[in-house]
Amino acid sequence: MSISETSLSKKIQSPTLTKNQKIVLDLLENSAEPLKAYSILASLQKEGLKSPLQVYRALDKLVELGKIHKIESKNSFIICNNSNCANSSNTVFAICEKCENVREIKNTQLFEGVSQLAKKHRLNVNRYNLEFYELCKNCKTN
Amino acid sequence: MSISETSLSKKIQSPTLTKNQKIVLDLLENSAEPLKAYSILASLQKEGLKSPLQVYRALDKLVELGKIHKIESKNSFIICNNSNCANSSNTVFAICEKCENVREIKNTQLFEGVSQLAKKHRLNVNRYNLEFYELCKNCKTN
DNA sequence: TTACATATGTAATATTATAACGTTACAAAT
DNA sequence: ATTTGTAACGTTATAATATTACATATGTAA
Repeated sequence: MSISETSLSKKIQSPTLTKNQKIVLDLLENSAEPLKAYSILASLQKEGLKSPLQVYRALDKLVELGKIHKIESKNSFIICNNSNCANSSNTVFAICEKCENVREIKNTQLFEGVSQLAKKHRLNVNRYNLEFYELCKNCKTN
Repeated sequence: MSISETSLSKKIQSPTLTKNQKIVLDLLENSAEPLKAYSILASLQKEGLKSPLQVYRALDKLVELGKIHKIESKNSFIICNNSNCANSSNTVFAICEKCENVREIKNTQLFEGVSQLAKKHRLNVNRYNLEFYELCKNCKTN
């Protein structure tokens, strides 16, 4: 029996997503970049979404489940490409200062490093969000 | 001649603040907590501020000068209590998940630690913003 | 003095997010 | 099978945050 089938894993198993949650998640999954709430609304009007609130509710839930993240400094949302997030909900992003490109960094060692730094400085941290500002590859060469 | 009088230091010397910039900075200096743009506007109406734009312009400038910071996840602004910011513009905050209290953490070693972690992972970072979420002292005991 | 960058004031508007209300769907408890 | 609790739904209205546009003024340097 694999760990994923134990009762332990049940707690962290995702509940079935509702229709609105599914279509929002699906859109983000197929987007190369973070999307904003109202752009999601516009894109999903043919799918039946009619009001901002429908979008925000789905987004809130997906964030809560760790399936997506909010990029606070950009008021936008990005699919989580890090299987760890369901557990830790720590986030690390690299944001290009020129083109605003965002990529999530998934590196357990880096995650651990930040947590340990916090501990070392006697901070009792539940979770953290770290935004690195850089010049991305593309912008560097051009 | 001290370093602060050299021409080198001129670059990082603050320009004289304008009236609007001064009154906004002054308000933030005397506030125990982060303030939002429209609350600043309300507070400073007797001082002559009439439109959001006047506030946002002052805030933008003060952020640029490193005198204040924006807490992105709260759309609010806080005085910088860290003399390093004028140089590095890296920021570390501890935010209480319960009462939303925010404190800026000024600790050169911690700053360095994060920078080195970035380097170690081959990230070429211009600056960063780190938000630690915690339960603050008050909320912990109550 | 001209030229330039920076800041100002004001009005209008765009963008992001939530409040308030009643309803529906479904699972668990009685 | 009913009741109860919870979570999500839909809809309208509105709150809160931020920017555009345009005309004018001010400080500073060449």
